[in-house]
Amino acid sequence: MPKSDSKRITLEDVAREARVSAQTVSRVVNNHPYVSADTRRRVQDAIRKLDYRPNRAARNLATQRSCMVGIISFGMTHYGPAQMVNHIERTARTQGYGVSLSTVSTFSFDDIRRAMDDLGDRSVDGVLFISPVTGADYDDFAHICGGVPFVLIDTQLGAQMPSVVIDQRYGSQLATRYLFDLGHRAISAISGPLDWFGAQARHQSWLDTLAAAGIEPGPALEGDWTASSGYRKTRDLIKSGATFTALVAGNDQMALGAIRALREAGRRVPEDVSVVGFDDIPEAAYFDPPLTTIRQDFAALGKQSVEYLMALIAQPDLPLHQRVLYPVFVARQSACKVGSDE
Amino acid sequence: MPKSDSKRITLEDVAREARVSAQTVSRVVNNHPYVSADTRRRVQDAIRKLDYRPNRAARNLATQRSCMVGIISFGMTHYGPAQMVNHIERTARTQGYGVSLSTVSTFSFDDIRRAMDDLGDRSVDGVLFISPVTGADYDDFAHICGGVPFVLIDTQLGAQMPSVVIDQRYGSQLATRYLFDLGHRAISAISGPLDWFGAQARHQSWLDTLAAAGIEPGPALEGDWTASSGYRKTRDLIKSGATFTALVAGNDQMALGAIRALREAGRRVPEDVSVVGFDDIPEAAYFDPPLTTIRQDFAALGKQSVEYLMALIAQPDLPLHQRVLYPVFVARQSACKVGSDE
DNA sequence: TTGAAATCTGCTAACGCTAACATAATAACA
DNA sequence: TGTTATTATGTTAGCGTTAGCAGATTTCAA
Repeated sequence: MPKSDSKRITLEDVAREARVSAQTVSRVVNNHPYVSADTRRRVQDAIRKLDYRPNRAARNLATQRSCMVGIISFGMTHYGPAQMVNHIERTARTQGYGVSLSTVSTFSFDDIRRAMDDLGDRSVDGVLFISPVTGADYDDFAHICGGVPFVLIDTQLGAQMPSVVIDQRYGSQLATRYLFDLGHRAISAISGPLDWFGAQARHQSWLDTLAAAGIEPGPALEGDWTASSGYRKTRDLIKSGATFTALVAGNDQMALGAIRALREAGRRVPEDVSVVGFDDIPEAAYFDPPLTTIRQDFAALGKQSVEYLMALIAQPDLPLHQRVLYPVFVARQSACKVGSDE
Repeated sequence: MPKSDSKRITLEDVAREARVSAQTVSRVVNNHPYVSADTRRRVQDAIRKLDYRPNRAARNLATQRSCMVGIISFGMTHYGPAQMVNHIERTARTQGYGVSLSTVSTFSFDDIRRAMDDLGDRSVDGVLFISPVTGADYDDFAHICGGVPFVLIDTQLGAQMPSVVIDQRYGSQLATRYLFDLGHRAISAISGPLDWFGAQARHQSWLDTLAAAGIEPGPALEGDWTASSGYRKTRDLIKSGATFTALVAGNDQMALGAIRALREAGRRVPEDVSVVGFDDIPEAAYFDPPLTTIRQDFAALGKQSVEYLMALIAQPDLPLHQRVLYPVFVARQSACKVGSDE
């Protein structure tokens, strides 16, 4: 079998085959009214017969739109971004939009600009940023997007940006207060990388919640979201002589690493140390012990950001705002009353 | 600040500003030789001044290429696909290619065809399938791709397809033989969904390896890759009265679920039951006990498939072949000698 | 019957870019 | 000094599609 048909079939070819004008074929392809049933059928037959497929580039050029949204994301090694990309793609698809992906590996604005250029300026109708950059405001984004509507995901709460965020402060409050209510007063933390807004917000809220409760925050260290870092940092914490009866991990993976480090140091979880994570990854319920955590609805985050972006594309003058989603507390067995020995 | 500049800047605008022809601007943009240093600088200044960005659609139309590769994948809820998409994007980017994503949720060929249509025929220069479909041969794929080169990832070993695969049979052999060598003779399995080639291959090889060793395979059940299914199926296995001293799980997540189910049934891991997983996800080393598993190099899989696809794009008549990668065995603590009680 | 509205189809001109050729200026060689 | 390469720029003609207008035909009401 030949692997390429050498000649691409165009509207013109179909038109000749169906004995109509190219314009009429275009009408059929685009479901315009004002095409007689008979003609429509003839054209459709010709399309099928010749295996015609419209040329996107030509259509994009003529219509000035691409029906593509771009995603600029921090890789997909992390659970959250991968989940979001997944749901964004699905949602966009149902709205007739395709998805073009570009990942960045640093937080530098230059890198993001490069990603945007790679995305092919003007080749996307809108852009979604899954990129918790620091030190950039609306105008910065607007400039690199060059007039293309954009929505930021999981960025600074309260920022004057078109964005969809999860209220991380609230989530962290939930976690910390839960531990407090269980009687814990020596609460340490392994945060995510603090140049991520999410990590930063969770950490700050942890500090604030403790302050509000009138207790000193325990020693805290910064991880990088991986189980490995959770393990290493917790070991460091223990080695440094820190005493704590509860630990808030920046995400579930780090919580897993932390639990292992605690075990190795002879501390039982949750009897000696209670551990709380963030995200509620599908595996969290099967950790040992099943992890108490703060669930983030990444699916909703992805879905809503696409919907918002679509609205912005359809109506660029829409007033910008921030949509806020709230995480929910999931109690399992990795945290218990301080001093419990059941 | 205005959010859109209403008028898009074209080559013509830049040409006027720099007092050269549009063609010369095009030459500068595309780094053609034969542009004097002086002119080049003048054009670049004009580009910067006007914040000109080339129109992809127009370029695609004129050059007949898009510098985009499509990925058709089974979502990214699973670790493997997400990893691959990640590395594919990175590799493609370094070669000057962008990535367009389309996911499918069923194995039906129609669904894949739809995904391909969504990808925008002719709007990608090549396609990567992360889609272990059953019952489709080269011609089927060639047809829906309509002359666009494609590479299949993680498909049937030995199939006459342009593809990059991991030798799952070998990996499964490694796992099973390891358990056998530890003295296990009652070995059960929780496989992945058997309509996935990978799962099927691992499962079949498990059967074959046991047969070769002259022992009966223990009872086996089919999961869906999730920890939850690993848990449920293992519980079913136990409830059904199956006795086994070792369990091969289709991936690490299911191994995690299995371990939890075993614990709840009062069986220790690995003293009573040894467990082996597949993939070596980053968390596996921090499971309790750290998981013995078969590492899949998804990064290499992604990278190689892109490289192969690029070669195919550059030279469509390249003889088709299958690249095979081999998994490696990673010994940790979830499996030990049968009857050990240390 | 007559005009007006509705329905159907075709023509022409973009959309913004690049390939290919044509031209002009400069350098290189015998 | 002419002949040929080399470098630098402009001109023309598409790439395959859709928008917008212009006819042509049919339907409907007065």
